[in-house]
Amino acid sequence: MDIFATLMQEGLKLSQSEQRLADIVQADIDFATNASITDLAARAEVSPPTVTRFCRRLGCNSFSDFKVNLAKSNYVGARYLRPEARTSTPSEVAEDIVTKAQKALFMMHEALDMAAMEKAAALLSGAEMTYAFGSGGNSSMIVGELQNRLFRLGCRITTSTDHGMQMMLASALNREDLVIGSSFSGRNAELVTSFELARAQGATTIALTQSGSPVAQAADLVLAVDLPEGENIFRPTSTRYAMLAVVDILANLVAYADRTATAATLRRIKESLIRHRDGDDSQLLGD
Amino acid sequence: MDIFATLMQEGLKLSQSEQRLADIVQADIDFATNASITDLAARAEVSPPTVTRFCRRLGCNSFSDFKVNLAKSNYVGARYLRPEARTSTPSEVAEDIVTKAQKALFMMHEALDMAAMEKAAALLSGAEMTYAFGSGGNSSMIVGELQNRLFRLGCRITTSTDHGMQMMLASALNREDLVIGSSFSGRNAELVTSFELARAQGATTIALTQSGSPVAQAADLVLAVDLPEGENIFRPTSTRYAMLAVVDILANLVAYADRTATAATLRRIKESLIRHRDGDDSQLLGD
DNA sequence: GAAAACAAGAAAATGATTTTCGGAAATGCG
DNA sequence: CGCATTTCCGAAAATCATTTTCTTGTTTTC
Repeated sequence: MDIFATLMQEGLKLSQSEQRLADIVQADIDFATNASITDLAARAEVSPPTVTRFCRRLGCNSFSDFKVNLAKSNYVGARYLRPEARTSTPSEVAEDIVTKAQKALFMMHEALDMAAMEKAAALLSGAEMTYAFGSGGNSSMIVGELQNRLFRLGCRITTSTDHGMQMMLASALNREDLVIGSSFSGRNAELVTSFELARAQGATTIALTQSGSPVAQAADLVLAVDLPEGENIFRPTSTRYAMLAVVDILANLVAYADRTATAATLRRIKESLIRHRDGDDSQLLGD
Repeated sequence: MDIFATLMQEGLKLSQSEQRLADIVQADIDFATNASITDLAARAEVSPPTVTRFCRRLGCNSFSDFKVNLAKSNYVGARYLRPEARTSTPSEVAEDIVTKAQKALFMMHEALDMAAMEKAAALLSGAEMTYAFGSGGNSSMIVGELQNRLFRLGCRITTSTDHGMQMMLASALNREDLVIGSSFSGRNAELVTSFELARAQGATTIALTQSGSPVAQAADLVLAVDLPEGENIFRPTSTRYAMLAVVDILANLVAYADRTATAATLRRIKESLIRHRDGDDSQLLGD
């Protein structure tokens, strides 16, 4: 349970005093995690019992339970979640980019369907061969990253960013193959065609896209990333961070799906790292 | 302060009872973060005062301070170091990835040298031709993104991920050309060679890398991304987010550097977006 | 072998947290 | 509008966790 996320939820029924507490906690999480119940009560000008009741309302058993959950809670991006400032000076530009990236990550994480992710990881680790399809600069980056993460885990995987090639590949699949397609907008018509061809061959299809979109509807399994578009015409920019994180999570889940293979992989990575640290840099592990 | 990391440190001087406590905490962090001092003391078969002393030794003021720090501590990632430990749950994996990405963005932003960024943006918008060099999965992703962002802004830019090709390209540069090279580790020896060749031709070189590293030292201008390596053997994973954000910021600064060109570009992008929204999806803008 | 330093528990003291309870305010209902 | 019900919230008391102090036993050091 992420207390900070709970606090930011709309429609949380709180009384006046509790709302005051919520505001104070959100404004200064460091204070809230370290303060005693009396300190916190004093700052909100309420009584300690009210603080206890507030914690209970948020689903915690006690005040200390609340503090632990708050400390665990993912608030690194807290100050980035609020306003979308107008950007003019260079440092405002930097802040804006970072803000939007943090927001994208946060919102993706909130809405992520872990059951679907686990299913996808199982499919990936069980597939004979995986084909990652995506076009345009952003989705091709994502499929590239899919390959970059998954080949290390022993997955047989190739990518294609070319619609024509995607269709040819899809037509040649068999039942044990897997197609994972990325589309930021969900309206990549050729990807839909490729999915249809793949399914006709009995292969399984996973879509990394907006839920409800044509691409999503054409796939067997959907990993939905629905981020509000906002007014920013550069929208895909920040969505990339969320997509990238989905890829990373997926890769980690695949790693865990097969323990024995993973242990070996981890050892190999560790060895590579040591070798790399020792100064032989001609082949960098993660450059 | 990361309590879990502190606990795993070698050479931490602990008495017998304290070591027993340390073992119990490491073995079951969830228990330790939620238990009361008496529960923890009982499980370790020591007295509560011993627990308090243990917390003090680890640098905490009190037991509750210890619990908060333990909860904050990033122990999901620490488990990768001990593959024999019980595996994390899928949602812990997701949380860890997102947290690390946000942390990487945060730290990059804190340390970002805006003067260097502005200088780089000026160089990029003034260059006749830009060559983006990087190798290995991660840096090639970054140079790909550089191209993806910058070509839209009217920059003439190409990328190369091939060391041999990079050297040939570098040898053929002239004074108005620009090389921007990415290396996560900063120890890509071939990139250093390419930089030297480029500078011999009178071209300007920008390094997107760790400060103080060989690659950084070989460049005219350094965009430093120094993230602590920490305990994570998968380190490059989260650094990618920071690098990506640097690319985005750079691209935005380039866009601002030449307002008139930017205005035109923005209008064109907007038009594409509208066309795209109207349903003609064959050429997606940002997919 | 004696003094010093350290380790660790018992008991007491402290103080933080929760429960109980009652009054005040808000809301629902005839 | 008036009465009943619910909700809100603080004061005080009760409880409980935590820390401090003190003591004893053990180890280390000279």
